[in-house]
Amino acid sequence: MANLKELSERLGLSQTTVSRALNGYPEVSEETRQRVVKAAAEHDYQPNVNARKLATGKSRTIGHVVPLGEHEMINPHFSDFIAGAGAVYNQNGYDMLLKVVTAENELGAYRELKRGNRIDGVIVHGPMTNDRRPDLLTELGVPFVVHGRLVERTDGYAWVDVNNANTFKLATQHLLELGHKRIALLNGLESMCFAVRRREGFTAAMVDAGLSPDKKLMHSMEMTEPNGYEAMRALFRTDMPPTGVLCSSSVLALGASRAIRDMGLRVGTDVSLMTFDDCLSFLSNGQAHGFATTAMCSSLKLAGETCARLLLDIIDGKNVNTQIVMEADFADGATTGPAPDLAS
Amino acid sequence: MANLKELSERLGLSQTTVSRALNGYPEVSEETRQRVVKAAAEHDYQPNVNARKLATGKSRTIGHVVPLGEHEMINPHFSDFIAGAGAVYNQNGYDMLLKVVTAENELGAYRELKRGNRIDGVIVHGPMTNDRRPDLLTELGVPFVVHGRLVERTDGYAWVDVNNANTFKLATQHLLELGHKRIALLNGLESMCFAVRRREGFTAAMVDAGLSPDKKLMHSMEMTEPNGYEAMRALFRTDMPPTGVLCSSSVLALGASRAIRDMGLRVGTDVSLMTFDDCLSFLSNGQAHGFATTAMCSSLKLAGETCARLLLDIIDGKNVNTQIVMEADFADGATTGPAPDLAS
DNA sequence: CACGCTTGTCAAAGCGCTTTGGTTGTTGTG
DNA sequence: CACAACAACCAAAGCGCTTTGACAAGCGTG
Repeated sequence: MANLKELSERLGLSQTTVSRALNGYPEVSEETRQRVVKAAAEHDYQPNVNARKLATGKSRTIGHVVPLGEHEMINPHFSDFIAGAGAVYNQNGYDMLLKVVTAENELGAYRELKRGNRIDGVIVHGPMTNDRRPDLLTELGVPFVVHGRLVERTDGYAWVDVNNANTFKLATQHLLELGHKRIALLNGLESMCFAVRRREGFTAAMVDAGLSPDKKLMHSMEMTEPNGYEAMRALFRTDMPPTGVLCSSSVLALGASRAIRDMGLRVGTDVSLMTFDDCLSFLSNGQAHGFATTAMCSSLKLAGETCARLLLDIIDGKNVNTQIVMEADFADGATTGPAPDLAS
Repeated sequence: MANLKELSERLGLSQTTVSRALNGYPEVSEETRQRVVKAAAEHDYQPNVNARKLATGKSRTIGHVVPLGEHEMINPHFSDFIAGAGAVYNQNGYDMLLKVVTAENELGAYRELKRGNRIDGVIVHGPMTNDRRPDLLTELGVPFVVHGRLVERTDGYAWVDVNNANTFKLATQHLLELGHKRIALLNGLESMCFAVRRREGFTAAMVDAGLSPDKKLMHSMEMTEPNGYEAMRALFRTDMPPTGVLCSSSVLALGASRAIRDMGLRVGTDVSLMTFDDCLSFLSNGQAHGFATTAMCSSLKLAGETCARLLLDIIDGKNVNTQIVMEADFADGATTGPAPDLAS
C-alpha cells in the first residue's frame, strides 16, 4: 500500500529524489540510491502504473487488435506469436493489451485505443489486400509493426515477414526435383497478403520449370483441418490428381494427409506432401517421432519476438532497420518421395 | 486532442458537470446533457483512460496470466477462450491485459499486477493440483474466476468448469454400450485438474460396468498431435491393444487417428475413437464434411464468455452464483462403431 | 412568508506519479 | 580569493480525470 509520498517521508527525502533514484537518473548519489532501493524493497513499494502513465503520457502498453474471422475464428497460430511477443514485453516492462474485435470494428478500435491514450504502439496482424490499417495508424501517429507485409507496397512502414515467395518457390522446386509435375497448392485465402506471395512463389517455380500452373490444382481456403481434408478429396475427384501437394499451413496439411490416408493412398509414396510449418508448439513437427512432414519452417514465436523488439525500438526512437525478412528453413521429412509415375 | 478542460470551457460549463453529463450521473439536466454529448461527439472527445484510472483507482482491465508450459507452449485452446472473453470485455468497456510468464514467475506476476493497480480482476487458466494461485489472489484481494476448478476444493472461490467427470463417464459408457471392453484413455497431464476429473469419470464408468480399468491403457501427456500419435502406437505395441480410445482433446485425437491409419487400421471399425471436443475453430468437427469424430463437445469460446461475464459481475459486486458447471453435448460421428471382437 | 427540499451547477481537492526550475554546498580554476 | 561548474537535493507544478462539499435557484408546504 505504500506510495511515493510515504516512502519519501520515511526516508526523509523528497519525492523527486526517490523517484529519480528508482528510475536510474544520474542526479542521485550512489549512496542515497542504495538506501532508497533498499527501503523500496522492504516496503514492497511498486509505483502505481496508472499515475505514471498519466504523468508521462506514455502507457507502456502495446496493443494487439485481433479481428474475428468470417467464421468467428481467431487464428490458432496466434498463441505462438503472442508467446514470443509477450516475453519481449515482459523483459522491457511493457504490457500487452489484447483487443478482440469484429472485422468491421477494427479501424474504430485503433482510433479508440489511440484517443484514450491506451497504447504506445500496435502490432498489425494478418495484413490483407487493400488493408487500410497501416494508413490509418500512420495518420493517427501510432507506431506500428506489421506482421507480414502488404501486397501493394512494402515501403514506408515497419514489417517483419517470412520470405513467402522464395520459400514457396524453394518448396515447389523441391517437389519438382523429385520428379513431380502435377503439384497442387492448398493455400490460405488470397485476401491475406501472405497467400498471394506464396502463390506467386509457387507459380514462379512452375514457370521456371517450363510447366504452366494448373488453376484446378490451386485452392484457397481458410486454413482449417476440415478444409484441408475437403480440398484434398476434391483434388482427387478430378481426372488428373496431383502427385505432389504443397500446403500453406500444418493445419491444412493435417487435413490433407488424413484425406490421403482415407482414400487408401500412402503419404510420401503415392502422394508427396509438403507444408509451410509455423513451428506451432502443439503440432511440433518433431523429428523425434520419426514421421516428420517435409516442410519449410519458420517459427511464429520467433516472429512474435522479432515484431515486439522492433516495435519497442521504434517507440524508443532508435534508428533501426524497419523491414525484417525471415528465411524459412527446409526440413526434410518422410512425407515426400519421388513422383510415382517415374518410380513405377 | 481535446480534453475535459477544453471541452468544458468551450461549453461554458464546469469540468464537473461535463464529466457527470458524460458518465450518466443524474445530477445533470437533460438539456445540458444533450448539449455536452453533442459537443463531445463533435470534438471527438474521448476521456484519457489513464487519468480516469488514476482518479477512480479502477483500471477497467482484466488480467490473463498465461504461463508457458514445460515445453514453452501456450495451450492452443487459448485462442478460442480469449475470443469469447474478449468480446464480453469489449461490450462492457473493459480491456484485456495478457501477460505471458514462465511458470515460476506466475505468482510474482499476480503480485505485480495488483500492486501496480493494473487490473480489477483476473482469470485463472488451467488450474493444477496444489495450485497456489487461488489462495494468493484471495490474500491479495484480487477478484478472480478460475476456468476449471481445483481438485482439492470446489468451494470458496468462483469457477466455470465443464462437468469433466460426468462427461468422461458418459463417453466411456457410450463405448461400453458399443461392446468395447478394452478402452484406452489418452489424457492430459494429471498435474492439470481437469485431467484428474476426467480419469475419475472414465474409471467410474469402467467400474460401474464391472470392468477393472487397466493402467496400461491409461496415458497422460501434454496434449499435442505427436504425443497422441506416439501414445496410440505405444498402445498397439502391447499384447492387448484397445478397441476403443477416448481422447482428452481433438489435438490428441488427430494424432491418434493418424497413428491408427498408419498402422493400417480403420478408424471407427477396427478402433473406435472418441474425443472431448473444445469446439476449436480451426479444427471444427464439422458435421458438414461427413467425417465427424464422435465427441463430447463443449465450446471453449462459450467458456471464455461465461468466465468473463461472471468476473465482471463479481467486480460489480453483484450477488451472483459463482460456480458454473457446463455440460458437454454428445455428438455422434463416424469414428465409433461396435467392438470388433463382437462384430467379427 | 419562511422553511426545508430538490435540482443543477461549480470550485477545488485529490489520485500518485514525473519533471521543471530552482537552491544549496562543494570543488576546481585562473 | 572570486567565480564558474558541478553534484545532490528539493518544492511545486503539472498530467486529465473524478468526486466532495458548497451554493444558488426554484419549488411546494404548512
